[in-house]
Amino acid sequence: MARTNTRFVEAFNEILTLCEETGIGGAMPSENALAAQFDVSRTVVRGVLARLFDEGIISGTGREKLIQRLPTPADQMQGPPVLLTIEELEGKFLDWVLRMDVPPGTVLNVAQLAKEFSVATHTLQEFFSSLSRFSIVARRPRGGWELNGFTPDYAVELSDFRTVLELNSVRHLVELPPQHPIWAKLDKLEADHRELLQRIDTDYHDFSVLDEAFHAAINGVVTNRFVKEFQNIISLVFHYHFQWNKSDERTRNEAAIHEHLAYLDGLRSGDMTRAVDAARAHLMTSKQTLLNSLRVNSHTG
Amino acid sequence: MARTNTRFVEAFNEILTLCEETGIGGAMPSENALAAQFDVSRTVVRGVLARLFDEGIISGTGREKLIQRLPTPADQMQGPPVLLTIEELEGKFLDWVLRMDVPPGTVLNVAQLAKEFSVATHTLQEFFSSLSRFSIVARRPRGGWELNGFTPDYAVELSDFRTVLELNSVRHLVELPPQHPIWAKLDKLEADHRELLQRIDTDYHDFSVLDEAFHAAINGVVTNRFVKEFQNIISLVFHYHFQWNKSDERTRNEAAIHEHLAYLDGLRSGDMTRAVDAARAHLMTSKQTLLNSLRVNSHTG
DNA sequence: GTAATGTTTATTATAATAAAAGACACACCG
DNA sequence: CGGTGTGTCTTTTATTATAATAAACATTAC
Repeated sequence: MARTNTRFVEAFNEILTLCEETGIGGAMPSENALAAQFDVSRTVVRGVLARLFDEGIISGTGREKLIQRLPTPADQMQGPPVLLTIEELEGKFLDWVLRMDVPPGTVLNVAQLAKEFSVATHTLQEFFSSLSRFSIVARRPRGGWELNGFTPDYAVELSDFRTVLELNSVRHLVELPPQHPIWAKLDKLEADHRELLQRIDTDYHDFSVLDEAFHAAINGVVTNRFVKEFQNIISLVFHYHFQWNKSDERTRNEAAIHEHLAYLDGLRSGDMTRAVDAARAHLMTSKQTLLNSLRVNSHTG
Repeated sequence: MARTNTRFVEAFNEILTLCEETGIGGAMPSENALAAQFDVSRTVVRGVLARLFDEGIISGTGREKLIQRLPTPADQMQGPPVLLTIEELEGKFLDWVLRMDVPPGTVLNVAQLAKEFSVATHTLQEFFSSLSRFSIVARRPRGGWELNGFTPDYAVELSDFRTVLELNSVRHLVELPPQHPIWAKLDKLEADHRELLQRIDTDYHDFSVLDEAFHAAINGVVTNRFVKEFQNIISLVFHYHFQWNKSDERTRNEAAIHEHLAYLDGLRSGDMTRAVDAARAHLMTSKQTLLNSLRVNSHTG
């Protein structure tokens, strides 16, 4: 029970290596020096030293700690299995929902999912709590969680919200001065798009990465933490959905490239109305694609 | 240890009342009936019945459970102190931050705060995790939480984001047909504003409520869960800040009423440009007020 | 007097656990 | 025998107790 001793085990093994390098008869550095070197607290260092003494690897307690024998591989400690952190969980969870095609309304079993994802139940709880801000999951009346899931309603609202944010970015972008780095970035993106168009027959799958880079570039001109936070969740959802909607992928992607090129022309025209219209057109298509992808995977038909 | 038996205690006391109403010699309903009536599981009901039997209030076990004696006030059970739920925490936390003037960068002590707010530490953790999506708090490298707080940067970005969302609402609103209920709502709001203007000298404090209703009405025309979620956090932050910025309150509020009236005129003019400009003007003032309120309370001067 | 070690305290992350919900199977009664 | 009720057991959650860690403070050695 209580927290894992991963830090202790890692520090122990590292200090074991240090003992080996120093050699028999060598003196151990001070506790403070060790703590600083391995980025752990002195408490951990003292724990390691105590164990080294017990194992007969170092002698003396206090200031004079000399190495008595070289450590053997058997002295290495085996740590507990490393759990994922909450940050690493996001992709895994969305992937699970889409890959397993978990229907909206499903009750999420925290204990079981925690095992499946190899995280602490506690981590999963926190993660759900933060996801509940985006209505992807919801708390059930007396404990537990439920997947709200990606209903068509959800897709429409997410796309609409994305459109609001991206049109705002576009309005900012158009007014940027010619020396702003965004213009060079857009030129590079156009080249990449045209290049992919050349080899679209075989490499249409590469579009997904380009799409993300394209939208990230446009939205990158707005430096706002709320926009960025949402951008994260939006690109996550779109990314995973596209990964699972294989129908018409080639045609879809080729069409999207052409839309992106028109979008780029619009941005560079300096004409606000033209830019916004091109953006709106592309975002509308994206919304339709997301909706279609839901329909393909849907349970109700 | 383990979860509180609040539900058991409440069910017990309610069923005690039922015993009293039924009277000596009366028969208890079935376990299922009791569970349904008091909205608890059969497990709880069985626990209650067992205790009633132990106390000698009912006789027999199984199908025939008769009331033996009337319960006395001493039979009532005393439940554990009720903890707040995560939903009730939001306001309390923001209130604490602003009232105590907690500076950005403060390390938040989960154990201590949990006591202060009378919630489980676990609940506070989840709450922080969900707040971290809005960058109000951040996870520290090796456990623990830190208040990012309401720096001027934060205020600027929050206000800008609010502006993006509200201008989007305005663009929708202007295009709504005359029979849409929003127009009646706006008429009512105008009347309320004019009425408050009459008694502004004494009741300037009432503006805060009106302000929230005003913006809620405008943003209410967009039915989007993401917009709504953000609206919540935005109005929370603005609400608490205004509550603590007492300087010039009367003048500020009177000026804001006039801006609201101009905003209303803009909305009803049917002229998109005029409506958007009026909205933008008011939102800009709001942003300045929020920034000033930060400056007044700031530590650095 | 400085740098090291020894001691104590505070705080977090996790495992253990009581409460609650719910599933299953059998018993009773018309 | 069908339906209602109870006994038993399993599953799952919310909370607490606790080991691991960090960090502050006190003491000793050179």
